[in-house]
Amino acid sequence: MEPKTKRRASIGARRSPETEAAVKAAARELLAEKGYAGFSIEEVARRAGAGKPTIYRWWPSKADLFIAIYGADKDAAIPVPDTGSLRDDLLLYTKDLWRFWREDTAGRVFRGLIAEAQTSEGALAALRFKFMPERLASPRKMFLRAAERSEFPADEIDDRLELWVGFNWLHVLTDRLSEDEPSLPHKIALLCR
Amino acid sequence: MEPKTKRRASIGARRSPETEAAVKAAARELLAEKGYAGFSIEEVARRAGAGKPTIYRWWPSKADLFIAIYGADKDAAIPVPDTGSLRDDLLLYTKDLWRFWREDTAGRVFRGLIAEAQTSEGALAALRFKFMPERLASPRKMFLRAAERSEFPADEIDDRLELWVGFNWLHVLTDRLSEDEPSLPHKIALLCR
DNA sequence: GTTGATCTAAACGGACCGTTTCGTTATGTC
DNA sequence: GACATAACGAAACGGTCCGTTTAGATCAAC
Repeated sequence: MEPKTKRRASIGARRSPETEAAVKAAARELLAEKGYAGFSIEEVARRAGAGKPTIYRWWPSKADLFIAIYGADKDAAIPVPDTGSLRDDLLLYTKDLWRFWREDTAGRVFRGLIAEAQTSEGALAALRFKFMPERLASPRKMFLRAAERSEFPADEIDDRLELWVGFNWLHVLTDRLSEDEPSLPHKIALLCR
Repeated sequence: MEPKTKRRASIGARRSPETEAAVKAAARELLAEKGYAGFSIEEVARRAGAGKPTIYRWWPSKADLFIAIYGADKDAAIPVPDTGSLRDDLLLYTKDLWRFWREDTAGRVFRGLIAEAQTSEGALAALRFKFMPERLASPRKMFLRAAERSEFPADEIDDRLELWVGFNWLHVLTDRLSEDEPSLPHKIALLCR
């Protein structure tokens, strides 16, 4: 089950990139295999062949580790379309997002982060003030452009964005991310009135 | 800290209402005090002066206990308005709902249930197929009546309802339920176009 | 009376938590 | 070249909670 890398000794008074990579990889793998339920720092350490203190040194909370492995992949994996219509942009982007959540470990990471935020103040703060603003920057562009095209008033940008976000959260948290969710186009259309 | 009821012996071959009440009360109390983070079956049993096996007998999972203590209070606490306008109905209902989530233990219970659903298949199923349909019956009436008044086509009822639900989830999960959330009327209005 | 389901208490093995201690290893500085 | 510094993994700490099992006591129904 575990490739059990040979021991990585310290490389001196600096952080070991190998260890960092091994921990992130083990965390991803573990999440992919067992989901958030079977996720523990203990097990991550075992698989990574790392010491728990090492993990706690660099990722003081589970939320930090989650955020780290969610990574910048999302922006890379999901292009922000610009078709000239918010409706079409949103449909494309949302389908890509759902695919990303389905196929990558990302969906599980994200669900875990939200769950964690319900039990930990620190995780909630990280979610609200770090993770969300960063991750919403991309999709926000679509709404911004639509407002510039006068599809709706500029002061509605963030309200519409949040409605779209809530809609996505609802689906990911209830594990309804199927490819051909029939209501998707309708709901998207509603957000573009 | 614990009133420590005197031991409740078995009352024979039927479920003890006293025990049931004591467990629910202890669970509410514990959630109110410590939130979902500090919630454990162990502690509930301690406070209720009940045996853990008794709790596991009647509430096989945490989710079951959550659902039981969320109870029918919501329908009692939150009237479904009928002003003749979806916009006004939704605004009133949403404000009441947020107040309910803020003031009662309910908000914490709900957040706990959603978090639990991310780690447990059973909890997710309970949330999707039992809790949500039951709890959404009331607010759905507002959308239904609006469609009957031809405020929008009848086939949009559930899509609009879900957008509203997602919006509420987003706020409760990020702990943004303040009385005077300025964006609330705007977002509600958007849902009524 | 007997049967049977319920109750609490107590203890079980197991999993994690987050921390501390320890000996090792390499870096950067003097 | 010597040395403080900092990161590394292993092991163990005390603690909490899980879900289950065993046991003895209670009471209702038959």
